[in-house]
Amino acid sequence: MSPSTDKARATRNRIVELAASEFNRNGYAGTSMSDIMRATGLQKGGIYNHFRSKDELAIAAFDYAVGRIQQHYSTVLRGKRYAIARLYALVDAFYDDIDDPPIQGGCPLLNTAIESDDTHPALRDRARQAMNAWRDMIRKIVANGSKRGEVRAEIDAETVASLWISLLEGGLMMSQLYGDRVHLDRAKQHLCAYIRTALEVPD
Amino acid sequence: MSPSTDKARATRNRIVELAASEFNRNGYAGTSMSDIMRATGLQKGGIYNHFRSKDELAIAAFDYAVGRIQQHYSTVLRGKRYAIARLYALVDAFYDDIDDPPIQGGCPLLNTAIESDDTHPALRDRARQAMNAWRDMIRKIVANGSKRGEVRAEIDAETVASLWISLLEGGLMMSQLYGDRVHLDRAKQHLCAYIRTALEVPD
DNA sequence: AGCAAAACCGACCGTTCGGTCTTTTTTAGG
DNA sequence: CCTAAAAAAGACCGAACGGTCGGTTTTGCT
Repeated sequence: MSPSTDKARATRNRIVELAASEFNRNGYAGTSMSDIMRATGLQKGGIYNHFRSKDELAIAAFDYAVGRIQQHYSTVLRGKRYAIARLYALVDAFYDDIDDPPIQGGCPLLNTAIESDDTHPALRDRARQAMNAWRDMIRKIVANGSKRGEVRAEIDAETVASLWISLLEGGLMMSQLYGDRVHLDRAKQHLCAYIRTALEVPD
Repeated sequence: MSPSTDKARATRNRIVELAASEFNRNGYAGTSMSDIMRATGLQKGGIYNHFRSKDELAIAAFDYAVGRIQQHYSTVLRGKRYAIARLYALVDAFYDDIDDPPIQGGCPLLNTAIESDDTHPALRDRARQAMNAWRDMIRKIVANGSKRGEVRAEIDAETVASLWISLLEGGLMMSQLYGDRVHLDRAKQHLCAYIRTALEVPD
């Protein structure tokens, strides 16, 4: 299903971007092809020329959303070498995404993890992969920091990654439910205190 | 839509229970009335005799699920008077629900919060109410503990409630995504350590 | 300019959706 | 046992679903 012309590629990308937004807002089951037709301004044929099925489009849209996020985080980390600084940058970036999200409708990983875990194996596997990448990112920062003496040696990087993601995603869920960033803010403050008191080596 | 006979009431309850399970597994948009017909063994007329619409059934099912959970927690707390003991009991209860959940498909609050926040105002409002009740529960335990000198005076009960729910729901999401309780276990251990080192008054 | 290929349109398909309504069955009370 | 009311059945409805396909427009290349 790879497009031939540049214009076609642009159209395909546009479909994926807009579909990602629709799927992220309304969920996979909650988004119809008609919704995507309306969002893109294309007719059925225009969309199905680029994708074999709603499923294929949904997966492409999820991959796009994850790519955007990963790119966003890699930008945030650029130039920051010290583990503690990198961790602070990550938690700040996640918090700031409430106002200016890479993709609307909340975190695609959270949304997809919740919706797909019992219903859509293909999407669930993608969500697992994306979550693995996120965990690895944190794990490596902590592990490297530990190796370089910036993070306490007894800290388990895997555990930090688990807690990190759990707390932020949970806080985001609460903040989205209430339309009030205070919950995510508390998660952020707790994480910052955790970095300061549990991870960072005392001077 | 209140039933007239005892048998009708039993049938209605059966529909609500089974529908709650379906909705919790597949989401609101992902569950069709046909799914509920199959689950209950009833035909259209048998279901629509008790509920005016899919929406009304979904709300009844959510209320039922929330009721089950609240009842479960109130049982867990029965007899425990000291704030710290109550908190430990709550975190244990949440963790144990992975193996033996009050309702299948994960936490209805989490699932409903994620799916409904952009799409279904009525369900979202119910989710907010239920979340308020849960927050109140933790907040009151901490506040009372603070008043009685069992919890440090400088602790903000609201913040504890936020962190508590964020961490546990986030950990549950991770554990469900991977089918591995280790993530929720880490959340639990962190919460326990938090209770011990930050909440409990040192002796 | 002309032409083939690709992009896009939109009518159409069978199916399933949520929901209605008439009919049949079951139930409870006298 | 009879009857009236409630419960359940299931045929039926229009709309929307995901998806197909022949026709039309646009594109890139020579």
